[in-house]
Amino acid sequence: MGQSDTRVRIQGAAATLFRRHGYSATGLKRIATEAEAPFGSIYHFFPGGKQQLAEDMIRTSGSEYGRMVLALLDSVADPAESLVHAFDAAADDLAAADYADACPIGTVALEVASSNEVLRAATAEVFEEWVDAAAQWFGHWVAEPAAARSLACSMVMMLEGAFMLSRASRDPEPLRVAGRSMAELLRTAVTRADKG
Amino acid sequence: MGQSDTRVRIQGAAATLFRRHGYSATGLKRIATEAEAPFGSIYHFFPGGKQQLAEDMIRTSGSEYGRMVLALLDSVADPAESLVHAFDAAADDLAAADYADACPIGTVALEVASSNEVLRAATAEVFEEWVDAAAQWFGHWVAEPAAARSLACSMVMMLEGAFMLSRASRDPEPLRVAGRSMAELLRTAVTRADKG
DNA sequence: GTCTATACCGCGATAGAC
DNA sequence: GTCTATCGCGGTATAGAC
Repeated sequence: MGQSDTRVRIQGAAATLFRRHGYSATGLKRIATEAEAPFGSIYHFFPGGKQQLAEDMIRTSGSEYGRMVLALLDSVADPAESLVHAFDAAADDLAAADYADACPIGTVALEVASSNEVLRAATAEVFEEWVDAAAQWFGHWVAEPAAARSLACSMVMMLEGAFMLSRASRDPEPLRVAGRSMAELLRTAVTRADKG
Repeated sequence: MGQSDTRVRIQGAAATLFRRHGYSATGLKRIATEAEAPFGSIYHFFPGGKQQLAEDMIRTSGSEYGRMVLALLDSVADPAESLVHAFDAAADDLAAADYADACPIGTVALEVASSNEVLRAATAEVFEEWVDAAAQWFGHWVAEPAAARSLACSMVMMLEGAFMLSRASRDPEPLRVAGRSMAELLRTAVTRADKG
């Protein structure tokens, strides 16, 4: 049996709703409805209520999303081409989802940054996890650790900003531009290392 | 007299609260309290209620913020140095505001993207306004219009993403990294134009 | 026109029947 | 353990006194 079915459905519904509409706009009653679970089950499986549900989502979906992006980057040999490919894939996915499902934690991160210390810290840890993993990936082509980390940080920021503009304008173009800019930054860093 | 004092105070309180906590988490009662205005005055000056107040804020604060950033960019002669300086200034401001006051419309933009068409369109128009203005600025150094526009779009995305990471981690460093990456992108574009 | 009181609803959370 | 009924609160919005 392992994990309860109901628990998993609640987590899934919470992840979708928090991702699309954010923390404040998502009600526990709606989560229960979409999960086809009785309301009381939320507090049975998540005694900490809404905050616990959100923290669970931030860490779980956050780690999962990070692994997904890194796997996408590893799927193409040339790193600059890989960046373009990954951002183009994100653009296609976002458009296919009618601009609803972008970064799983981005909206929540901004909402809670100045009002909920527990959730703020959770988002910060996820972002750091992503930057660490991406810095390792960039490290394959950029020897200088500081340069690799800077590229990694820029990639995460560019992705989050591109999601914001693409969702707002209902246009995949910002995400495509972001991928090309990241490829450009990588090429510059590699060229510099060759010469320096 | 011109504009009513009360109306201006309501707009100011709304701008601050929407910026810090987003759309859903901001209540009209709290806006009235912080504006030191009677609750009924909100509906007197903004018959459209919360949505009208938010749309007004998005367009007003959005345009104002765009002009402010462009003025900051124009205050330093060398464009690459100017980008570094502007992002560093944003980093200092954000830290000084205890990581509360970043982009006036970023949080709201993500919240409403899939749930409120009027507000989504308003944020999209503001972002486009910013990209247009920034593209004109980059055009001073990059002749190719498509390249200037790509840089402009990347700058806005990088700024939004940097605000997200800096607020989440309560650390100005992401904003500083973003500025250096944008300077790098600009130098690459300028160099390319010189050679091509 | 300014402001207060209130209607009405949905929220997060809980108690307790089964 | 699963589920329902309800509590108290705060939300948006409005009606009407002054």
